[in-house]
Amino acid sequence: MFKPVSSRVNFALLEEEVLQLWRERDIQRRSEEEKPADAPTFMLFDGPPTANGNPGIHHVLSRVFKDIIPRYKAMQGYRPIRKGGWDTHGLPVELEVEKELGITTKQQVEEYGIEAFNARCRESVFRYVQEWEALTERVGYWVDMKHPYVTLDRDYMESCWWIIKRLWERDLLYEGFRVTPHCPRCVTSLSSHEVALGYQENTPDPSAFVRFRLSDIQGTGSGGTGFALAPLGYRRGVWEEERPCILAWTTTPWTLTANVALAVNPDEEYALVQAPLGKVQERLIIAKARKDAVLGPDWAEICSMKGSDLHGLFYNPLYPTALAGYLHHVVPADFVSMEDGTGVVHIAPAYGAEDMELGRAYSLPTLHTVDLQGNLAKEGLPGSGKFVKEADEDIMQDLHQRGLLYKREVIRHTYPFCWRCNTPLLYYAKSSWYIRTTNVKDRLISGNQEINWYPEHVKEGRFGEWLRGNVDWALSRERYWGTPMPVWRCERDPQHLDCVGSVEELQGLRIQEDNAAALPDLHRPFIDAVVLRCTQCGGAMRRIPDVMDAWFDSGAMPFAQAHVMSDGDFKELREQHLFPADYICEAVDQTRGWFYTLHALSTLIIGEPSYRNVICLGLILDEQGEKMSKSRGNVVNPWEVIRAHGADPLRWYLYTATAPGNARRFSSPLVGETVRRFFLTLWNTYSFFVTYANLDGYDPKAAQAAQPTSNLDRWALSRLNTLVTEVTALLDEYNPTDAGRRIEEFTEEMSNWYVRRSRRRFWKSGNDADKASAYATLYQCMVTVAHLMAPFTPFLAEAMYQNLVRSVDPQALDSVHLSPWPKADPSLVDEELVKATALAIQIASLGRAARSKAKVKVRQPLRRVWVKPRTRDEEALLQRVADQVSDELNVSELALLEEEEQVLQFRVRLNQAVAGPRYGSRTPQLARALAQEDASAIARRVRAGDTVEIDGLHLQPDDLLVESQEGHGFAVAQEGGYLVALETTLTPELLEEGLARELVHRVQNLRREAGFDIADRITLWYGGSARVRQVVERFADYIQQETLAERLVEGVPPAGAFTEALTLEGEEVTLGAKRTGG
RNA sequence: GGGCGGUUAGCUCAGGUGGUUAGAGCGCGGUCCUGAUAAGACCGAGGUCGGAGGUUCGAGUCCUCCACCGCCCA
Repeated sequence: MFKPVSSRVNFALLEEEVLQLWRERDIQRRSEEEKPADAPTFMLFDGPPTANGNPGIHHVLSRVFKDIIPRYKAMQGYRPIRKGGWDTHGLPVELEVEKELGITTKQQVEEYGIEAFNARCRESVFRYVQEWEALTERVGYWVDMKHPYVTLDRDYMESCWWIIKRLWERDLLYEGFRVTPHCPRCVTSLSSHEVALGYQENTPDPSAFVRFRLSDIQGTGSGGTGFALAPLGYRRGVWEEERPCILAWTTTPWTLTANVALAVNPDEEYALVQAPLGKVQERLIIAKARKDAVLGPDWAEICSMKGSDLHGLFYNPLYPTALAGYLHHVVPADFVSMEDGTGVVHIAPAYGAEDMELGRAYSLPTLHTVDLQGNLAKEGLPGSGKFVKEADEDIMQDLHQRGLLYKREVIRHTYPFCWRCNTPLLYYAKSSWYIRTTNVKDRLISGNQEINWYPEHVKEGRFGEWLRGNVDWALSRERYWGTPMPVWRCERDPQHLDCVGSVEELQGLRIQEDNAAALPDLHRPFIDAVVLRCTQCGGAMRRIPDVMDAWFDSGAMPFAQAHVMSDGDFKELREQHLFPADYICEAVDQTRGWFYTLHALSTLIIGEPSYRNVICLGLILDEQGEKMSKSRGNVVNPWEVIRAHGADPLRWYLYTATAPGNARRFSSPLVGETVRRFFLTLWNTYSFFVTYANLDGYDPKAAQAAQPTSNLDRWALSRLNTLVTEVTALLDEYNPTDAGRRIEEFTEEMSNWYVRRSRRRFWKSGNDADKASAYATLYQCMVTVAHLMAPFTPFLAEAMYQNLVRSVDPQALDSVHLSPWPKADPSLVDEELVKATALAIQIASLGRAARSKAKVKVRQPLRRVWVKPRTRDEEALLQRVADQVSDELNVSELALLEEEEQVLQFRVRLNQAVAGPRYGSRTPQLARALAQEDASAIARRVRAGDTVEIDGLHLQPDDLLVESQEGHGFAVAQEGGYLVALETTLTPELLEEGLARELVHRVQNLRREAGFDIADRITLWYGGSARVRQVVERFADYIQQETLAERLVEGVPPAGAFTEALTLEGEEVTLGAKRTGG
């Protein structure tokens, strides 16, 4: 006996029971461990979230997509390894704590105390860990959360150090300058997020056009070509004409003090022009596209050249620099725009991100003239000692006096200000530590070729583009809560640096007077107190104060989660198949985050990718298509969805609603729709099976050998085995979406064709081979679908498995999740039958439409249905399933229609609009002649596209309008080349049969209203006209069988019987029913 | 400003390599069916396939440009 299954179900409650079962039987652990010793592993790398906030629906999205693949692989015999992790460091954590403390600056953090501050950070990152764990369990994500990797763990951080040391040894770590938005009042860099908070539109700034005179001596040094030298007038090593000036533009005059180069766009046209300067003429170089806007109307072009021709020209700096031997020159840069300015951009690498990048590309020096407080620090400059925005004026005055300022204006543009103190931000180059990822750029790109991306476009698109544009990874952060940079600098000589790769190494280098023994915590400020002995000069070394980018932590996860501290450790990891990952899955915003750091670090360290397959998810949007965010208040709480509909429906919706990579609009009612459309359909099929199987005492173990007897069963098994093949192939391709949709289609067909058509086979009394076959078929379908769904809907699949399999076979495996994945049996696949059944479904649908049109209800039997399929092949197919169609349509016979004229009447009219102009005055005569012709014959010719000869004229098909209508006594429906016609003539015999069916229907309603169980036997009383009585007697066997009436009694029902009086086709009828034996 | 993705019915989504009249589910109106089904069947209303050009005998599909939305980066 199966446990009875009500058609009413609460999935959320069902799931709680399954969770309990899993806990009791320890299924999750066993799904990993109960594998043969030689089982291949399936390694998931789980990208770590931060638990300092409540998990949202988007976290559920990635968690269920992470879950499904390892579950599937586990059923295929792999040993899944899935270790959870927590990301615990980083600026967002610090900002959260700053907010709690009501502070905003680094200075305040240090006043508060780094130790206390970091303690608060540490506390905050686990604040919601219980919520995360609870939700993870509740949505059925099987991951090891009992032994997670945590980026703040000492061992984890030590592995990060080990990685840094490896990079250090191979000269892949270096100190350089990085331009960051800097607030001179707070004396700190701002993150891009903070910068975004403080943009102000319409900010006035000076707009200065400055002359840079070309140097006296030119050459082809600096890698430049100087193609333009001769046209400019420099020939045979001397200027034969007046030296031209390059006209450059800036909105930050103070940065001119740090100028080291001028940039032109190599692909744009530039011109040497002659323009008036007082009473004389001067020669200027400017982009052609900017001449009119800058110079006004009064100029003459001397010659023109490409920007690339200017590359390498030397010019005189505006102010003397300490850069010995350096020659200021022109460099090409694609970013130079023709939208504003002169098409020549002055370059100060210290004070512009693009400048810095260009400087790196062309080995330009970084010149600092401004201190961190924003004051012009270098002596001897105009405005020295003043704040740069005030120094601007002094500099422009100075340039004006020296004849170097061409003109000045005021520009209004959008400029960033500090969101805390409203000070204008300066772009400022600071010392920063870099990882030389550009050294392995080619390998990053080729390694990417070895990774399977879903969706595929990410590989060459977003991710590929990012790799091709690779720049060195700026690793250090001037912050507090993070893995400290393990680099120490000598106090005697700042060139003396040392990098530490482990705690052991660290302890060995500590100087004696630094007597703090153990280091339980590697975080700041404790690590800052550690002083090392310089191996080069014996001096004291102090750690550089920076911490690492938290992305480094997460990217180090393949190594750090196993505390890899040596090549041997890593080799072991690989031998245990814990590296690389078979699968990772995150949302698309991680392409330049975790996807990259994971890829970059493993490529740097071992020269190979660390993951093989990636599903890159799209973002979840709200109902309005807007991004979900706390500030918008449109975040959907996953618990509410789960409570309302269940975790499996939520999972199923997320898998099947749209392809994983697409952005998706989400709302709870959509999950409810999934429940109704799919879950209840499946559940009721299951419930139907269990109900009748229990009534009949069906025992799947005893009935194993049953062979499918009917086409219906063979069809179902064919579809089932095809389904197994398809779902397997799709999951192998990391495509749960289409796999799920196939299961939906199958379920729909099972419910609305197989079960509907088979109802009577289960319902009929007695047990015969056909019934056994039906049970065996439906049972197999249910059990197999439960297995196929296990990775998708682990709870529902488990509930079905426990009841369908475990309850009748105590020897069966404890859980569907410990079971092997189904294998398809190709010998059961019958493509022809599947096509035939699809045809039957189509024809039945048309037949129902015809009945509906004729207003003849399905209960009323009809004599015959005529069917015209599209091809001869389909006629043959239709023969195989004719009985199903006729039964479904409640007709005695299905016949093939040869000619449509049999069931349709054609009328042919002259198309006056076309024929009129064509035949002129002969038209009326033509119309009369047409009426005399055989309409069917003409219609046939017209529909075949042939001409028709009437009255001596050859009419074109478009001269004629063909109309058809149903022939008398037929109801016709047509679609897609199919035609179905029902004979609607009702004979007395058919009417009587219809009446009998109607009576059965009424009795069934009576039974239901009386609350009888579906298996209850009854005595049935009836009364009415002579015709009613006659029908009952004639169809007594049929009525008794259908209504489970053991006796039919004419007359008034006794007291206690359930009765109903009704009028059927104008005849009074009374019915009464009573349970027998009760 | 650059890169990537998206835009198909009121809503959520399908629409290999161009090919007859662009589909499904939900929702809406109507009719019917029902002793598995909180379901189902049938009919109907609802589409400038984001816009404009182009290639082609033929474009939702290919190309170009534009608009809007989202993400990432400046």
